[in-house]
Amino acid sequence: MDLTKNEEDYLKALFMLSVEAGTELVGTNHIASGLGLAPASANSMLKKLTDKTLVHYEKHGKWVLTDEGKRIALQLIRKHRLWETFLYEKLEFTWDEVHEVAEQLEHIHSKKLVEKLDKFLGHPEFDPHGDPIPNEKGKYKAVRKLTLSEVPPGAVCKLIAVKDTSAAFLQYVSEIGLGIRSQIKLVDRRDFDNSISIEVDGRQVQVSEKFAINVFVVVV
Amino acid sequence: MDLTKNEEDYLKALFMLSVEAGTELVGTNHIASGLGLAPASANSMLKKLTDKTLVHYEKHGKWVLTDEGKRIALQLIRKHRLWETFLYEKLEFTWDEVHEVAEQLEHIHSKKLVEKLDKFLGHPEFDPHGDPIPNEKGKYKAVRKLTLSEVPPGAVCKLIAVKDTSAAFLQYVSEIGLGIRSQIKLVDRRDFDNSISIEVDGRQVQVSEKFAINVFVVVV
DNA sequence: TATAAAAGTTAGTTTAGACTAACAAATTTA
DNA sequence: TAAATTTGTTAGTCTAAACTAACTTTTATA
Repeated sequence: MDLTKNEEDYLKALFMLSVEAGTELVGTNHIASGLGLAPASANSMLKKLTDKTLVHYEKHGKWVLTDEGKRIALQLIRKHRLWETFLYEKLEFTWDEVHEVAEQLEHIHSKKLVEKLDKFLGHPEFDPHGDPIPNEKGKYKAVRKLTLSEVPPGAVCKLIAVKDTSAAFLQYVSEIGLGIRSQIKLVDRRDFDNSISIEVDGRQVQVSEKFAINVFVVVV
Repeated sequence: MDLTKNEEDYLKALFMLSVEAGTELVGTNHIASGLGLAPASANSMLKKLTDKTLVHYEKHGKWVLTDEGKRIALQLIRKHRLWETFLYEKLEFTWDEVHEVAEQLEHIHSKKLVEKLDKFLGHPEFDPHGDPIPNEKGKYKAVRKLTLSEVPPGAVCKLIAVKDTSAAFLQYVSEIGLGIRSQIKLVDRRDFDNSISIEVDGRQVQVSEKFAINVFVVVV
């Protein structure tokens, strides 16, 4: 009953594209270009997945995941994000290196491996890009990822990722005393240049708007 | 230039079978049955690998790995054994569960992943089965794996694996205070029943021959 | 609403890597 | 050494999953 790597890729793409598009229904060409394949290839694979009741056909070339298809897609996303977290936190990979390897690792079939890895990492809720990690049931925190520049004064938030992953920026971030999961309190914003004052570990720091735009947080 | 999973499996099988057989030359049928495939399948794949100069044909259906083929096979074995070590030591897998998952993980392509994993594990020299882990260059400790029952009195050795992996046996092993990499000094052997006295952490313990046969060690 | 453009489908081909069946060459044994 | 047995090869078929080219259907626009 195990799916091939290719079948899994289609289910995951269908899930991601429908989230992105904000609709359950995704067209053949859309899926094909999402995977970098010809529409004809997507069409025949989707028909095959329809036979396996993982996908449902919905007139005029639109496709939807069935509950089972969605469940599998979420498990793939779970595995992908857990592996990214592992690579980042345990093996010293950088933010931009994790995706490519996780793309391979997500196709390893072993229920035990996933659960043990999750436990080993301390049941993380977000990956190094700040995206939520679904649990065994496929449930995840639907947080709206904000940039630090969008946080209102007075709010307390937590750093979950950065947009700019250049060595220079990461260096600056850590000099300020910030790291993944750091608590940040937004003290004040100056209207003049949108620069902000933040409180980190009791210390107060000034950062530019450009800096704030490159830091992803969730309000806690 | 990356090989497929199938191509990699053939190279690894060829390496393992030739070590096992004690000769570089391995026959078509031998490889086929090692992989559980029909001889015709092996024949055509080996021809393909010959074109890629990873395998060399040697009259009457005998095949040998080229230097490059051997290098790749050793890297696969390195990856396999590092992953086994990871699963065993970090994710609480048991001795008998690691192989199947490592069989998948060994095909992940990422040089960085292997080297970081090796570092994370502290550059282990043996996997949980007591088999040596080749280094980046493919070199490994060619130790003769002994059972505790073969160690001469006076010798000091190190536990590297157990043969019997039943819960009952593992329980007994840990009750005695033994674990992977434990130091064991062989104090004495009684001719009567081949039971032995060993010294573990300064304490002296008596174990039966049956016990000693199920413990793999290397003399240090 | 007719037509152009976009989107989707069908048919036929290709490649990787299995398979079976038939055949050829080596090796063993009587 | 001839026959029997084992071992290896060739030829042709099958499936997964891609491709291109041609065709059809739907949607958008003049």
